[in-house]
Amino acid sequence: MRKLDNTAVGTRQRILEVAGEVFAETGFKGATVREICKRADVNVAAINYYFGDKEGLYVAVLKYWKTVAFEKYPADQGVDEGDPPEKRLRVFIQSILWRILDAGRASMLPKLVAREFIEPTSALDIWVDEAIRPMFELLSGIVEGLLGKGTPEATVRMCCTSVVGQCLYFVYARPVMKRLFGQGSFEKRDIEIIADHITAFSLHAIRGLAAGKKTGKKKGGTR
Amino acid sequence: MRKLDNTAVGTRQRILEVAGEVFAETGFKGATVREICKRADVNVAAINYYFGDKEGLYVAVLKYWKTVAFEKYPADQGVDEGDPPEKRLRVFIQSILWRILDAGRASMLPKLVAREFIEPTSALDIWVDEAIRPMFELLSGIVEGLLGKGTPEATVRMCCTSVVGQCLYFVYARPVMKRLFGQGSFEKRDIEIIADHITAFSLHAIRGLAAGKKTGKKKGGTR
DNA sequence: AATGGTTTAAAACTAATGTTTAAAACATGC
DNA sequence: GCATGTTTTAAACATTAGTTTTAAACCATT
Repeated sequence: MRKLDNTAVGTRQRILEVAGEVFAETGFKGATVREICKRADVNVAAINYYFGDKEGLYVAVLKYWKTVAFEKYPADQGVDEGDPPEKRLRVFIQSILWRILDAGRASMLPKLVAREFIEPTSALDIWVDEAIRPMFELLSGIVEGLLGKGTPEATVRMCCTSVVGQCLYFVYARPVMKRLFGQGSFEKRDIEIIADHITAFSLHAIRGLAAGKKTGKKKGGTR
Repeated sequence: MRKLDNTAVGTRQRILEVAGEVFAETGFKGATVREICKRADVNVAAINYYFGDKEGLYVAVLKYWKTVAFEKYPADQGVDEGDPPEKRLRVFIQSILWRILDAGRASMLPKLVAREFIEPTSALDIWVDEAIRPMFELLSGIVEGLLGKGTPEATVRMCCTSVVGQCLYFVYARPVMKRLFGQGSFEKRDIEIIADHITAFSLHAIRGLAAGKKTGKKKGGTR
């Protein structure tokens, strides 16, 4: 069996690096400590030695990759309070898409989090508090800026879910898109096109809702 | 151990009924045949007897519940080709939300499919061909009717993903919403409000994009 | 170089899970 | 009512996976 340069990076971290991929590919139950250890080229006992048990490893993995991802893409990146909400929305959408579609070192993280969405563990609470809630409040501010001050909170919230929903669709729908359109991965250029679209789509929508409200219309469309 | 009325409904179907829930809750790997059999109140050997093996049961479960769901909510329900696209869009969105958020007998199906999105099996191919593609083509027609005939296919496709993304957000984001807003389930009335919002949001967006295109503007917002 | 704490290694252990077996129970047609 | 095919049952089997154990290897400190 091929021996990687084990001295270059510690055993503990090597496990964290590969465990993220394995958990993302096959889920917590599906992942085996033997597979993880084989890929990390360490002894099977290493996981219990460093993390107590498999579950301890799992939470360590999520913590580890969250740190990595947020160092690369800070939540407030490039956002200037003074910028007009239109630009801030564009930056917000762009940064979400980057995090989701970037095929870098942390490319398995969205999949890990998506699994948490479906089958939550204690890790989701942390993720919501430290990652999602701040993002949501940032977006709420932007959307409120577009809708106008006195807008009901429910309306703001709905618009936020509309924006985020459009973005997240590209995480879990990738296998579907591959089967539907033949496109399963996204280049840098693709991501910009998508960001442009979602921004334009959402801006028209939000402005339309704001205008409809001012003129006293109750609903934007049919019924 | 309590004995349900086993004669009322056949062993095979009783397994299909409960297996859907178990697979949805814990995934294919996480689900154990013993747990399924216990809930169905049948012998452990029944699964191998009727479905060959665990995997055979899994594909049978997806096929079974797909049939059930599509009998309850046909893809073309209430859609009239002659209706204006605004109304058709509203009906389309409503029907997707019903399927996703309905807490009826097939309420575990969205979760099952969401798991397929993350970790596809052969069942996803079938699901895409028989459920998603027809829906997508239906939606494409509606969106094209709103955008105008000569609209590039890429634009139509993007708008479709925007609409669907908003809807599907309510499937997998439910645990997040529970933690974020305290709301984890949706009543009939909630679903209508959501459908109203997504319809209004999307109509403003699509009309805005159509208008922007006519007047020669290239992008809807910033940059 | 000896010592003491830390890390790694191979093997064994235990519990669980999917599957098979073989017999019993049941149902059906003649 | 018996014979035949089908279904159900309990037990056993084989494999796998998480964990533990025990000893060896390693490494810094004195």
